[in-house]
Amino acid sequence: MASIGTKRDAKISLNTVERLSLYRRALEELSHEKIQYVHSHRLAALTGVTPAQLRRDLATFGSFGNISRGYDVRQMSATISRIVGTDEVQNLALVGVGHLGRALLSYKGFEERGFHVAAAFDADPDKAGRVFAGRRCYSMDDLEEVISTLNVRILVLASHPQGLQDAIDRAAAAGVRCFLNFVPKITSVPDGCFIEQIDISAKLEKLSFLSRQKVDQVSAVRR
Amino acid sequence: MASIGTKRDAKISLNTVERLSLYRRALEELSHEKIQYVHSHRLAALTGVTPAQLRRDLATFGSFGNISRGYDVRQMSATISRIVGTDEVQNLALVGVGHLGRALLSYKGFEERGFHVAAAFDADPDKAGRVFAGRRCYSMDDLEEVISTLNVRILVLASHPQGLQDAIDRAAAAGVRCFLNFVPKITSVPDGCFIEQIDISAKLEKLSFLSRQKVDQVSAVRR
DNA sequence: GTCTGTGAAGCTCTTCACAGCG
DNA sequence: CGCTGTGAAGAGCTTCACAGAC
Repeated sequence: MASIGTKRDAKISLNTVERLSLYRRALEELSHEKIQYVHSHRLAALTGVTPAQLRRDLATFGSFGNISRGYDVRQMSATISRIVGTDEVQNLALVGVGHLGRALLSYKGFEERGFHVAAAFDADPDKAGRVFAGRRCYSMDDLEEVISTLNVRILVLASHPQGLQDAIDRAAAAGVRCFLNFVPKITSVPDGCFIEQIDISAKLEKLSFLSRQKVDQVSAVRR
Repeated sequence: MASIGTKRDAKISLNTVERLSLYRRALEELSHEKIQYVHSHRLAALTGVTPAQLRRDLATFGSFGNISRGYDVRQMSATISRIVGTDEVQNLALVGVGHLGRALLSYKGFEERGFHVAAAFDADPDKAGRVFAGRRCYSMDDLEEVISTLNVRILVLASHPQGLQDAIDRAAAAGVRCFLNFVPKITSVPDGCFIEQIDISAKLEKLSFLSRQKVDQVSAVRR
């Protein structure tokens, strides 16, 4: 019991990993309210999952709870950091310094969660060399070199669709394995790499669909 | 065969609905390339799903395909619009005209997909009355009235965490049932309402987790 | 032969329900 | 009593594999 890592033989569900982020957000809010311990019931209600699911998720990684006090808020938050690998700061780089890219450069949430936006790139020669929100914008020509020098682990994509796949391929060749893509364009990544899509229109379409359905015609409505 | 709507008794999986957006994005790219028909194999490869899954998803809504020519690209795209309800333009409103809010106001993808950002709100009195990216910014005091007047169906949340829940509750009372939330804050919506979260940090944490795992320790890696 | 649409099987995820602890 | 952690059951999702169409 009280193990820290994963159980040796268990596969980990990505659904579980996604919920860990949700739990941690709630834990941080509880921590700000100076709450030290929380039961599965309360944390589940805050995050919109069932208590059983919360306990099952945590059980994937061992025992977290103290039976009658519940879970230690700060300790569980720290454990989630270790599990997802954000207990040490990771360098990000951004491709595309348009409206969205600049908004991302101004976003303070990255640092709070252990991510540092270390560099930005843009294909527009007029932007290269300028500074946006305190970050130097590099030419795309410098992509490989800057990635290596700064040890960039994750590339955030917010450029025009043109050249997107090329940026991915070059970054992957330079050692980047993870991509966070805001650009609504079909892409592919090499084996061993991961790409997460943030597709605003897709989310809106999902909402549009949901708003037209009777509740009992839809399965798996979360939250 | 060739039915347009859903099969009367079938429940629809939200996973399927999310993939419909993916399929449509690929169909639009094929359409731009003047391709008229596509087989499940090719469309599946473009979107990173299995051909069986694609056919199963489509089968939820009836028959789409012509056996040896495959699927009619433009017709299938139009059918997906009807299914998700974006065949008619829907009005959105935005709460929060900070960096992210302004980036969203400049984003052209909404109109292409049948959404119109009809109004913006901000709690900052200095912003109320000003115009951002061609849209008038209203005071939060006008929330209910503007929502009713413009028949806003979906509210996009990009404000500060303070006042977020209040904005949701007031909008819901004024008839908004769908929310797209960019703000990293625990929220809740009344019964019958839906909220979709866009949590950039959660996506990064997922990538961070994935990059540290051996492939065989993770289940359900999509794409 | 190749294609779609689909019953059936296999797999994963969620929920139930309770043993064991405090 | 109420709590966590977990085996077992249930529900849902994906894949297989093939009938029927071309």
